[in-house]
Amino acid sequence: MVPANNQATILHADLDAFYASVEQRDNPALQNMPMAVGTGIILSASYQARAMGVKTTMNVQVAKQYCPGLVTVEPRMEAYDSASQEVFEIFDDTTPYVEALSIDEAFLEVGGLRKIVGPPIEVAQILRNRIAGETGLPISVGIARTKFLAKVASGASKPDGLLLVEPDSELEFLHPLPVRSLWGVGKVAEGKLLAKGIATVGEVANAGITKLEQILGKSSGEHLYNLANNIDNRQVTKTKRRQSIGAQQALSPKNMNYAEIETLLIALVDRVTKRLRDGNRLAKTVMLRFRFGDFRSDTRSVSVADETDSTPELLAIARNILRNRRPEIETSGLTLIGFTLANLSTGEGIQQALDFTNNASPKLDIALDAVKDRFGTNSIGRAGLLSYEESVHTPVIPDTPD
DNA sequence: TCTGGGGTCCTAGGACCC
DNA sequence: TCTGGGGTCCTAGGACCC
Repeated sequence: MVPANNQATILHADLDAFYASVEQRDNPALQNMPMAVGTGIILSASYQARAMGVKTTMNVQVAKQYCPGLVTVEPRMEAYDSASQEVFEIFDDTTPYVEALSIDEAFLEVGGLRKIVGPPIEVAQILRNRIAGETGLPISVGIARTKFLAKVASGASKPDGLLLVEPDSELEFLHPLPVRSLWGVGKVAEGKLLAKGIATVGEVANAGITKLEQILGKSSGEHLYNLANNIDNRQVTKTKRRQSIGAQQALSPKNMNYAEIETLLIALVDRVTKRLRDGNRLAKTVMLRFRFGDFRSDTRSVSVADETDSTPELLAIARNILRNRRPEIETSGLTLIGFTLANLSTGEGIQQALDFTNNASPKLDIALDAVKDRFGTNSIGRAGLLSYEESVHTPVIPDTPD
């Protein structure tokens, strides 16, 4: 199965407890103590908090029952973005072959560095030292012949670890793992597999492709069959450009009226379209996500003929979508609203000269801050609330043409 | 555990075109 | 005119990942 001269040259580098580590780095008072990022639920918990049983997505109240001294802080997305950039600069400085998986993890192909720097294990150790020294953040690295094994290895080495899976011990490492460690197996697929008596990766490997396709469908079945049988020929490829960008906001006061929700939508649109233009991109599709009072959730999307980065144009579409859901919102209430731009294309050279954001944002921010007091910071976070008259019917925010 | 804020990929039906 | 096959785009929903 393993070609004799094929070597472990893929690194999977994954920052440990990323958001929590950035907070601990930036605030000495938080160091070496159980703390977590998140006000409603836990987004990221320090290892001190994890030791007490605190887990990601756990409700904060529940987390404090496990860990009475737990300190929680509000997320600072900008800080995490900039910390991520620092780390990726070091990745890029290590090898030209960097493939980002998320804000805090990437694959690095380092096979070509053997003669210049050393074998992969040495490259990984240098990388870990540099990241610790230059950014102050702990990172774990897995090394293997395939992407999947490298990723599992970094997970197994956490926290602040380094683990090499030798090519001749791959199956020993892989087959005892629970099915959940397979990429693409979440709660639903896990349930289906367990129902058929398949609990480990080794059992998946032995199940045969036909049976797996029956249980999970053609695409997932084949994918899992290959991973479980250690067939993973995917190369490290340079990161693709982002396919969509968006923002969403959970709504605590469920009695928020329609005008307040529309104001919140405007703030989301403003934020996302600014990111769109900063990235020199154009969008073709506007998507809104709704979660109603009964936790039913769905999406609605609309595409335009000509892609655009214009806030007024994208805002008008978003407001029309929202308007169509008004009756449901008013009967069921809304607990979450999301705004996403998809089908992105490159906007270089066609970027529109728009001063909407520059003109509107300061005013919008001031107004939003003012009404935060009315509902409390925690109710809806930074965006706050603004009355319909204050925001929508003033010249700074263009109205929807009817 | 009654619930965050980002994303990706896959499937499937319908519209529309040739 | 009620009838094929193929391709692409759009929309909606679902599962999954960190």
